[in-house]
Amino acid sequence: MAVITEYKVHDQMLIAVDCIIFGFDGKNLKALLVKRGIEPELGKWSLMGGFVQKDESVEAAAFRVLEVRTGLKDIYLEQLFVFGAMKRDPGGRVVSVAYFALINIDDYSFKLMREHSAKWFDIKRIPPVIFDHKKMILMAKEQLRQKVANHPIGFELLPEKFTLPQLQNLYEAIYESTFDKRNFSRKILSLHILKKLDEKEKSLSKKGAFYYTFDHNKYKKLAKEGLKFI
Amino acid sequence: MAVITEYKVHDQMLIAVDCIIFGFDGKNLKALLVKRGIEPELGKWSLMGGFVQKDESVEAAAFRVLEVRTGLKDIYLEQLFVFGAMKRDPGGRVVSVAYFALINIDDYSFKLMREHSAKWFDIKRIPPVIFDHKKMILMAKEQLRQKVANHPIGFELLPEKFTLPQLQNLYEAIYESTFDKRNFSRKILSLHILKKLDEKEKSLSKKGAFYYTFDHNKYKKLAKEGLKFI
DNA sequence: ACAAAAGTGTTCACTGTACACCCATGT
DNA sequence: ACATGGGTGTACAGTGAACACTTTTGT
Repeated sequence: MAVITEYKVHDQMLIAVDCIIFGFDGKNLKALLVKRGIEPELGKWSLMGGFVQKDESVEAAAFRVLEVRTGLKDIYLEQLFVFGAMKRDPGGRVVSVAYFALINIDDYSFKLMREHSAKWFDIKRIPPVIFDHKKMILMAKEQLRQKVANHPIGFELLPEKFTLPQLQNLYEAIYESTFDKRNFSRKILSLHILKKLDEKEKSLSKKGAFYYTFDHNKYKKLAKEGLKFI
Repeated sequence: MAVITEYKVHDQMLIAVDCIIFGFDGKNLKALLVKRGIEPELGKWSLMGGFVQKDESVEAAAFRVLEVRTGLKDIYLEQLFVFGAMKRDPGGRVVSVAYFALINIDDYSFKLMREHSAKWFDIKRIPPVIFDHKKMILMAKEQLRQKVANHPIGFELLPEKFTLPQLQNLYEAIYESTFDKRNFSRKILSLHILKKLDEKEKSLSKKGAFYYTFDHNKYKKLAKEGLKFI
């Protein structure tokens, strides 16, 4: 506290983080929302968020919020934007740093979901949310589209093993659009970052579809040159 | 203050803005740095920055800093990233929101430059700077490259009237690379967002090069479909 | 046998890139 | 006349998009 007095003293402002958490159920892209537990706007739907503590970095705060609320560590997290409008939070002057996270929906336990009154919402059917969270969600959606076109982060939303039709469904959900499966598989496979397994997923079709895994090592080698996924 | 007590009270943290200001002198891409006027690190080179006040939005703070330091209003400003590491500023816990700005280098007066001990540095020869400002500058450079490929913001760095060779020089400076002038002019002109004037710039060559201006109206009409500049 | 999803090639248009010469003018 | 930078066209390769039929197997 002694050091900080070298700067002019300012009124209290709080720094918060809010996380847009994306999941994919095999068919639709989802965002995880919680029923807000504090005033103002108690009981309304909200992004998962919390205040940055003095002894943690802003990014660490985002990871902490995610871990406490979902039990998940080591998940994909990316800074999105700072929302710094003066009256965005009627409860006080709060500047919020929005992050978006990608998780494998199966890793998120129903137990925690109940405990935190959390719920997955189809990205196309987001209910009314507090403050400027709607803007955050829209921005995250857009950023996800941008990012996923050139970076191998879509895999974060899928199980370790996945099929090409599953991967295509994911991309179609993200872009709210459809792709030709011949062109799609050719393009994805030509990147040489997927490893085909000798095993088929059989529950979704009679013929069954081969499983693939994302090959992190191959990707790292190729990444420097820049890949185009879509 | 009454309202804010609804939130748990936190230790003091300050929110700052830092601006990476780009300019173009016809040949090289430049960034504007200032000799820092306060402790710590007084006298070292630094980005232009300042603290966010309680009665202004974060973005407004960035505009304020720019106006006070450069005298310029209505300039292109874009949020870059939040730097929120715990010990980034040894003077206290300061979370900084970095912005990058594009200005026409001729609009920046030498008078203000002296008053603020500011100086333009070639982007390829940035001197040692305080804190994490080096990272901010590198990130801004990268973001500028990304953005300028798909958005008509390069023109912000040029005078109202400019020639195709000048525009090409700008892109070459940004990408630290060279382009074929036939391909470059064909691509740019095919966007139909430049208006050719009946006037030539004569000081840089004997033949003279035609001036162009950016046609904001035409651009707006085309923008929705998405343009590729490079 | 048939329904349902998986898998697989070819053609065509377009876009990006490589490349070289003439033009206008000030000295 | 010549030196300097401005302006222009063509050919080729690579990429993206459209498009339909066969395969497998559970019922």
